[in-house]
Amino acid sequence: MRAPYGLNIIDNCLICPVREEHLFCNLPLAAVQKLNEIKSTAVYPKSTMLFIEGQQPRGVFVLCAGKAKLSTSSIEGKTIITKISEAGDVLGLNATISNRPYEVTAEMMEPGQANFIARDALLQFLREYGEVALRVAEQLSRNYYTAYEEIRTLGLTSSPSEKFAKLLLSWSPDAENATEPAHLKLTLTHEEIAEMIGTSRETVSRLFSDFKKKRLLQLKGSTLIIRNKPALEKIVNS
Amino acid sequence: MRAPYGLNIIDNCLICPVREEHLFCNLPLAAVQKLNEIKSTAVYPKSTMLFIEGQQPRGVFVLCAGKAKLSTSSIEGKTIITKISEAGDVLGLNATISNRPYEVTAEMMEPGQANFIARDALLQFLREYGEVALRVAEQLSRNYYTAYEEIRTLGLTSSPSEKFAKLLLSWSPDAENATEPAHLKLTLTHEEIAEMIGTSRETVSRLFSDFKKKRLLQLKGSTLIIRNKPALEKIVNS
DNA sequence: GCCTGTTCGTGATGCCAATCACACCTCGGG
DNA sequence: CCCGAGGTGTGATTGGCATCACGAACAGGC
Repeated sequence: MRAPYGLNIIDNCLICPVREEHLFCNLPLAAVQKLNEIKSTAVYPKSTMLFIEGQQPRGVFVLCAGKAKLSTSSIEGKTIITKISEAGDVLGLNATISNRPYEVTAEMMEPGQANFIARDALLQFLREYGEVALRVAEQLSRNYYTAYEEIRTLGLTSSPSEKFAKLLLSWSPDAENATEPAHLKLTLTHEEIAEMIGTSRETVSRLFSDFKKKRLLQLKGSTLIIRNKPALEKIVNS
Repeated sequence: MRAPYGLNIIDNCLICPVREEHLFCNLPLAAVQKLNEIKSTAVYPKSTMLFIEGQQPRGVFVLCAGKAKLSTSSIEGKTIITKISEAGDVLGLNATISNRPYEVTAEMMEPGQANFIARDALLQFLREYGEVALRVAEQLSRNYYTAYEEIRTLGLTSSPSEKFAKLLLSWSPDAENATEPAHLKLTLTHEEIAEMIGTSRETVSRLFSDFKKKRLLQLKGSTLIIRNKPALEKIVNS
């Protein structure tokens, strides 16, 4: 870290020139300044609920550091995780824009930091800066696409192994050039993976064994190695 | 029908003062005029595909008359119907705004009429009329909510009977005052219902028999009578 | 009227994954 | 050091639903 030029993480937070897909990046200077006025930054410990499914929307959270899981639950306690959000993601946008209850629960998976922008201030800001409103529309549209992908996974994918393969592929960097298998840190428990693909914990355990046996993947401590991407792709389109 | 004051259906189409939840209603006069310039109206026979999943977005369709079903399919041919659109709905908005392929196929279920607005013209129009862009954002947000509801249904609802009950309730008018059971026309085949709740046609057949036996519903020709809404709600939250 | 194609009802069969149960492992704290 | 809690592996059992396989009912066309 050690942010240069005396910028600390907080100051640096909304401004992320690298990734223009993020909502509040590459905005006109005036807009950025206004944003900095209306935002408030806070640090959240692990397991903090930024907001809970069903609550009236208070505003949006722009995640600066740390990961958060978005989930929704039925009354009987069954839970599905719909997304793992990372730095740069905007949480609660849909609810805030449409003034409907938060549709998910957002829970920090590790300690992190986020900017909060209250609903009223955000709407006022959007009215003031029309081009940002269009950006918001695009972001909502992207969210919609992600949701639709989820629908396809849940509705069209029959077997757990198919969904599991799909998940693994979504984790795997899509670089085609890499000849050697992809390595990545596995931070989720089997339980959480089960909630992502809508199956039981035990089945996830069995899937891991199964895929290991079939040489599709390998586990070294918490490092997951995807050994045979083409085979996984074959399973997905079975 | 017989539109009064010489208005035919086509002229009347974009302007629907009654239902302000529709995207292009209650707009400033100038915007409406502009809309009328850039739209083009056409009549479509039954089974017309307005657009197909995966196509590059050409623009949006504003449905004026007739119903359309939105569906998405896997390569192996399994299909889920995500929505039955009716007059007033805007189809293809997400794809058009974000310039990604249509995420669904839109097929007319009966003969109907729709206004088409090409992508370029729409974007230009939105840039010109900022308040409409905000309306678009709200609409996208609503779409997102619907998608999320679908995710909850697919991911959290275990049994077909639960999903079936949920579907029936979504059809039933939510008026609480009505003491006598709700009547409604059933225009879908069992196959289509199966594709809406992600099960097999046979299971839907069995569900109908089952629910009839349990006095939850009744069928008279193509008229569906929902006899016991509270019981259905109980099944949903089983 | 008949004939063809779609839609619907219902039995028999088999399989896959949820569930229960329990042992084991790993890590961090007192 | 041990202990407890959360996480993991894996067997046995079971039920629910997909699938196959029909035949019946119902359209719509000429």
